[in-house]
Amino acid sequence: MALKELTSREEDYSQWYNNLVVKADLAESSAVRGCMVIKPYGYAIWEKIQRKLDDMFKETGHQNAYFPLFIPKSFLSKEADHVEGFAKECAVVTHYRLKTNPNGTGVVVDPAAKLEEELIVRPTSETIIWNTYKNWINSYRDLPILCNQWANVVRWEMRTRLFLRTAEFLWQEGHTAHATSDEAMEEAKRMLHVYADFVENYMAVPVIKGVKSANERFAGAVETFCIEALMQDGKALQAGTSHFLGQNFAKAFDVKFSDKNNQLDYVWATSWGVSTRLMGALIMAHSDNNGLVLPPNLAPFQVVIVPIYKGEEQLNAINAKVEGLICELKSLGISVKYDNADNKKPGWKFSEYELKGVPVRIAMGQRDMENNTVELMRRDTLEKETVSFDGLAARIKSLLEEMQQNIYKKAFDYRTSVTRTVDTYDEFKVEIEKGGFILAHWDGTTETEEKIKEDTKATIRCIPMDEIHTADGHVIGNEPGKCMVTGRPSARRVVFARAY
RNA sequence: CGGGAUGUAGCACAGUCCGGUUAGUGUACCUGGUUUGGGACCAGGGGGUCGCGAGUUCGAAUCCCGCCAUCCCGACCA
Repeated sequence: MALKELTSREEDYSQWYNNLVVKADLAESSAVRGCMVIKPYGYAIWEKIQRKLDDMFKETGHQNAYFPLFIPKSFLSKEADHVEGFAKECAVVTHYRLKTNPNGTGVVVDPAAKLEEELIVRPTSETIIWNTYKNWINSYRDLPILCNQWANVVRWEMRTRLFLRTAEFLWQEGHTAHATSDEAMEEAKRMLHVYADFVENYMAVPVIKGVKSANERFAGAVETFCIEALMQDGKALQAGTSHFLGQNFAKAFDVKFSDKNNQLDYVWATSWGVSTRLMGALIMAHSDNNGLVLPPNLAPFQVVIVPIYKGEEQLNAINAKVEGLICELKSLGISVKYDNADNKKPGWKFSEYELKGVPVRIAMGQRDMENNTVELMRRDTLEKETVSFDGLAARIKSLLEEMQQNIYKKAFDYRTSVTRTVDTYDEFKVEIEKGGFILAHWDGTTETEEKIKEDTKATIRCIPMDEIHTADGHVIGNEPGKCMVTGRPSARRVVFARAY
């Protein structure tokens, strides 16, 4: 199979990934440059992500709302850093009408229908939301505002890749307004922890929580927090961000409130988001040469049952026996697909569901009918065993839980095995070629960071908040040292990697 | 926008250098039969503006010129 052939050559990892996305029926390139079509199976995974995250947002007191797709151009220019950060990748609406081409072929833009002010297709919604919040906020009694929006955004990237960087992508963006700096900062950190909790416990992808360097900070933010994941090819992926915006947007949009002492002050803000990029992280963190490996918590269906039979009589017998099992699994909250379609052979189905990452497969044939057994296969290890039909549902339930842990552990162990400390710049240049996370001292300046990026293509993924385990068994915390490039003092080691 | 490559059936490709029968292979699809515990087999069948346009030639998938698109590597980024 092509997947196997492609991975044997390391440099083709990106092609392997693309191939996997297409073959597993998740997504494909669309006719529109840089955009993608998310196919039903891929979207089912996204819905799983959406639902769980949405629940977590509700639990932390947030509500959903919706704001316009189009942003007047003038809004974008109100926050200086923000406009600079996004100006280069905006799609712009200039006209509102077409007319038939005078020469009779097709349609052309009607020059008479030019908009007085161009509209920007949102690359993110801070500006239009803060323009709206201005009308919602007068007093400290109106605060906090804790809104989330599920939406699509457009960023006209020069190079695109399915799920990881598409011109249009789906995401959620939370936008909150607070009366105090502390409260806003606490919110930004709280949502970072929600993201980390979700990505680690549902997607089974370990992440490093941290703070972005000034250079990597979101355009318009005072502080950007992030979660960084590591893919199987050793490259890092920013999986989510949460920003403390200070009063930048309140000042840009003139959003003031009266506090308890009747003093006017600007509102404090946060914003935070994760996108369909999470799908890319999921695929690249766990997949193997047989295809996708989905953690049970995110699989559109967790169990597939494949009957093996000769003739209608045998099929009917299996149908009857499987029926009870399906009910039992469903009552335990396990989603199951029974594929008794007779237009594909069992071998074909086995490969197909492996490619799609279905966690558990049950095969049931004449042999099993006679012995009251089934063949049980787990996707993460590809191990098969023949087990008794009795007590099967309970067995599967605990197997799914074990698999969820095992998939996480595998990713965590891999990450640890390629995480190490480096103390000299020469050593760094050698080590960065091997991929993985490198913990090194940095003097905190943008100049040094830029030099490292220039020399090695490595970026500071984050200044970590927690302790990190390295391959040699050490635990790295916030011990001070000397910058590997300049020798100047460094407060603690930061995380370097090449990134997507 | 710079560097490299590729456009031939739904998909993956050969053929192009060196122009010459009716453009081929695998896979997918349709029909019939045999099969069914790891992507079945046999027989038959359908499907092509050879990316687009212009040129050279008796003759172009093949040579020349122009354009377009896609992918990879940079710059940009969730």
